Amino acid sequence: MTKASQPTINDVARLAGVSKKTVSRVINNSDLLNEDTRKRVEQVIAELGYTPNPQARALALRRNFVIALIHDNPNAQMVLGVQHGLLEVLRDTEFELLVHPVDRGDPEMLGEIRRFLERQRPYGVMLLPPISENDQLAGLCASIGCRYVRMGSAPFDVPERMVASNDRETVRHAIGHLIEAGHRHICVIAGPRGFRSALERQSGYEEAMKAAGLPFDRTWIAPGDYTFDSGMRATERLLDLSPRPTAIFSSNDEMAAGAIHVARQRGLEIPADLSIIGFDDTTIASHLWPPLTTVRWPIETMARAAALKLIGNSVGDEDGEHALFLSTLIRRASVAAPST
Amino acid sequence: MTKASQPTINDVARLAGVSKKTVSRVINNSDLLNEDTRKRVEQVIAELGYTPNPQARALALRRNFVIALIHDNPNAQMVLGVQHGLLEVLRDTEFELLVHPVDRGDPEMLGEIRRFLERQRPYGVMLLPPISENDQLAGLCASIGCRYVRMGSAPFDVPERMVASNDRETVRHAIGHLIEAGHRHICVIAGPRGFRSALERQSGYEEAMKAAGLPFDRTWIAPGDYTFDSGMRATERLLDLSPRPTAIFSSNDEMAAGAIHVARQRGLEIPADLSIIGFDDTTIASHLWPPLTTVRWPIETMARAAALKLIGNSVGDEDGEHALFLSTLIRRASVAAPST
DNA sequence: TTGTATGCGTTATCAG
DNA sequence: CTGATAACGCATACAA
Repeated sequence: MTKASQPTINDVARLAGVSKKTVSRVINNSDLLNEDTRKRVEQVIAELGYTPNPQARALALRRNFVIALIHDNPNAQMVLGVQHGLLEVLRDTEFELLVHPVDRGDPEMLGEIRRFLERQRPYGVMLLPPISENDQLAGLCASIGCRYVRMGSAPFDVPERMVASNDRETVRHAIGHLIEAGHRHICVIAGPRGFRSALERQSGYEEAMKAAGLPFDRTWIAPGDYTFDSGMRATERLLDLSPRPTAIFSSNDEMAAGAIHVARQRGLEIPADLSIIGFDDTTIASHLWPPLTTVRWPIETMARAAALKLIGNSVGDEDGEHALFLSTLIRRASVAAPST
Repeated sequence: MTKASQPTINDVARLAGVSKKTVSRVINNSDLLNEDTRKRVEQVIAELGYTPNPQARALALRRNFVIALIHDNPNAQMVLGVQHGLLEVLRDTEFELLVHPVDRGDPEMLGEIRRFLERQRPYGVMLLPPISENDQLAGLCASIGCRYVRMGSAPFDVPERMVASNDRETVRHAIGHLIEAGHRHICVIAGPRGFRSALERQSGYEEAMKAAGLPFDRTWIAPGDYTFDSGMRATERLLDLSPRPTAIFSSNDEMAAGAIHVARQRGLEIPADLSIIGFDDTTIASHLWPPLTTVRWPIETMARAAALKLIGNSVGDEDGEHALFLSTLIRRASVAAPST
């Protein structure tokens, strides 16, 4: 009579000659436990290859051992980077990763997410930008009693619920790089209105220009929406300026690719006639011609940090300090000194 | 005394004046049910906004209402496309999506997956290429009693467990396109050994060349591993051939990007001096300069079909026919007639 | 430090 | 057709 199914806590208890509760204590690392019995139980657990049934635990604890990833981010590489970072931490735990993309345009979105959270009762949820900037969503999680961590381009929640990069400062550096190369007429392709990342990156540009005493006006800031096409349109506008800018900072790589496209259509050489810097360091950046100088931010590292906060293994965050994750400028071939 | 938590099956039973089991029958669409009682129970369910607790169902049924996505695919866009396709179908159901990336290089992989499946007991699993080609993995799922669907470049399982594209035929068309444009010296950058997709695509090339009566030899087929760098290396080799090929078919876009890179480094104009066709139609294809002619295959459509097979809503598959998903050649600017 | 009784929300068994 | 009762596997209160 071989047992076809998985061993349960009862099997362990019986073989170890203890009660279920004692086994339960061992599993949950209760500190009021005789070392001997703990060893004995652990021995049996190892022999049996016993693993607690997550569904049963979820039922008893009214809490599912999953982390939910809620996002509306169109950048596949970012989303997958986050998934990998999260799973790297979750891999050695009892947690699994549930993905739940949402549609920001849907008026029912919050209600839909509420139902999702009430049904699944995830242990924690990870909020990706741009939806992570939605305070109503954060409030919803809080009201349901679901812990969450938000990811963003700047801190907009308390440290234990936030992993943030420092886009503004990073862009200041990037613009500084252009200025050092001799550029004075530097334009920017901005991100969509209402996106914190767009705001931060544009602010970084403005601060850098002001700090260097360089003049600029509204026409130097072309609106974009993070898409390739919008990057092309913005670049058309910028290259129609006279005098023509010698450098463009694009708020993401996708739009930078559009900028390169337009420049090439106009017969401009990059970087000889126009320097370009992007943001994100998606794969396209290195595959473009010329390879794009861009800003790389530590997606997976941030996701790992977020996972640790979610499952509560993080230490040292209690002091209320925001740990900003620093980005780096990846220098490739799309920047040179202005030719004139 | 308001109930803070969700209504349960007991609440429904009490208010409807029936037993739990009857409510359960309603939920599970049992056919042995009086229409009146069914209506009454459904009424109460609607009033209460009751939803069955998935954790409790999972425990009782020994089966979790989730679909697991197991993959080792490095292409973020593909993986996310599949996730979206899957979720489009799952959205209106009780199912959730669990993601479980694996590492093909890990000798413990199968054991790890087995533990995952035994713990989570997913309702079904979706296997992405290239790991989907692993028959041991499929066997493992089967032995555990977990239904699965494999995704691939050609059928290698029974229809109800397979969604397949038709890479070979698609590549034949692509090569035909080059031949029609006047190319005779067409080389190919192959995918990694042991990958079914690589084999299918290479076979498509060979078949097309033979069908057109065009000679080719081993040196025209350069090995690659689907990475940008390998695409560069392969192209170096191919462009060292004399006479030089006038066209290159790359087994994926990433390597095609590498090919464009190398061509450009050598001062070759595309498509004037060299025509290039890729495969996958990832975003990079349209963002490259020149925009890449490539093959687009219906990832999301295939994922939707897979989801339907997994949750058993599919009809008409019982006849044992493989429904192949057709890819289309996206004609952009990287192909022209040979200049000489 | 350990064990007993009970509950978590659902489904299955087997009577009525 | 319907309902009482027992699983499902684990955790918590309360004793011992």
